[in-house]
Amino acid sequence: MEPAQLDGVLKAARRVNIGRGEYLFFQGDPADRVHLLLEGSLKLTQVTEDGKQVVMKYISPGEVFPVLAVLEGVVYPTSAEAVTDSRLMAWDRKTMTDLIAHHPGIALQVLKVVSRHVGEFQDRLRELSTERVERRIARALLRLTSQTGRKTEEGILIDLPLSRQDLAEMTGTTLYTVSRTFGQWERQGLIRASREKVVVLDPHGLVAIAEDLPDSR
Amino acid sequence: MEPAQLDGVLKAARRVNIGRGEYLFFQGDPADRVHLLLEGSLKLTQVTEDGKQVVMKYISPGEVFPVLAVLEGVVYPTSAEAVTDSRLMAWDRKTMTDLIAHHPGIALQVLKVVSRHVGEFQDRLRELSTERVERRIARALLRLTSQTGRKTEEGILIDLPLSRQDLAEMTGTTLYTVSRTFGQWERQGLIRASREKVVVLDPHGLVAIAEDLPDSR
DNA sequence: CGGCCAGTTGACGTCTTTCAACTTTGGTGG
DNA sequence: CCACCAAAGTTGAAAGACGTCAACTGGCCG
Repeated sequence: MEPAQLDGVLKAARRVNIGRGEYLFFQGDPADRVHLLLEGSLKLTQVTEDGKQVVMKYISPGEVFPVLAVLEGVVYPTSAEAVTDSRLMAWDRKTMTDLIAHHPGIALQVLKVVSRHVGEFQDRLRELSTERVERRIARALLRLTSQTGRKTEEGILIDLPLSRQDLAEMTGTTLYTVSRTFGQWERQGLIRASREKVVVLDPHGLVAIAEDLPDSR
Repeated sequence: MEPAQLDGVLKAARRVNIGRGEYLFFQGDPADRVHLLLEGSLKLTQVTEDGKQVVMKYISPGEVFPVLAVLEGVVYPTSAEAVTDSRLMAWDRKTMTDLIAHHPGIALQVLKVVSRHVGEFQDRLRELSTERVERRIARALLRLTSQTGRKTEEGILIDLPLSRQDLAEMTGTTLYTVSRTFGQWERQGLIRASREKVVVLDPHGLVAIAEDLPDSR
């Protein structure tokens, strides 16, 4: 895409800032905007009829979501909550569909993004179907370290406020089980966890749990 | 799209027939073809490292899959097995990308298909995270009846060879639990099950289980 | 008619959830 | 700056859902 066009695209965007704990949109709202996260982090969640929450995805800077909002007549399938103060750009649906109509390359890019999501969902579906809780938690942590991990002298800090409850909602378990698992891992020196904060001390050890390697435990 | 163009698209397709139990492609193969199922039914499965199988999706006539094969350099994330004799059309990747490049409308259609998949996966993820086995099996059966159900004088026949094992791989449980659940439901007159065959006698009763309605049980 | 594959069922174990009581942490306002 | 409060986290005990294993049954196809 030429610079002039790109410029137009950027001009068509609206800037949005939201603070921690605020919602960008709610599950069930008409899906009329696509967003690009510039800075911060968001959590996409679904609520079941009986009130249980499920975390579908964490969004990191650079990600575009939710792609399905380019389609007419759909509603957001999840709510989007800022877990840290965030800056975003937003395009409305018409702008996006026009863009796709004029630039077939964009369509393929969008498809690429969506395909990656499908792949992630399939992975998680397989995990939930076949794996024990401990291993699912290990995988979730590893995913978070690669997405939002920040290296510190002590280990890899997951750079988000992350409660036991959050982890539980990501892995299909309860905050109690996450707490117990963390306790065990701390005793083994794999992680250091405190209030809404997790530092991974031994990523390899977590991988061993996630993959059930024959070693070291 | 004009008839002449449509004709061209159809001509570009290859016809494929495969018999029950045969595989159209395997997990890990380079993903270079997109298919449209004309007749029959397919099962998309993933195998975990330790050999457990997970059913990702059943394909019914009219469905296009797997859409991600329009992207370059990817592999099929699942294997595709014919559960009944099937007829298909197949396009190779280049043909599809050319099509998308010339007809932006197609891109949106494709996106629509993928979005529906994402929605389904999210639903299943939520179910696996929050619901008990019995309810998941009920939901899976209901999905199958609406997809491949055939009305008979007795009830709604799921028009596929469907073993307890298949259901277990769809719902993240074991064939034993499915067998026990079926036994209970048969005693309640909700279904009639025999070897690889299921007839739903009382869909409403299954919905009551799936949604946990306060009534009737 | 024999073997094979799908299905059934009981016994048992264990992973997880649930509930309740309690402790810790961090932010806020006096 | 400190005390207090709400939210987050911990932990024990008990129950329950489900998986695992093994033995057995029954229908079908060759």
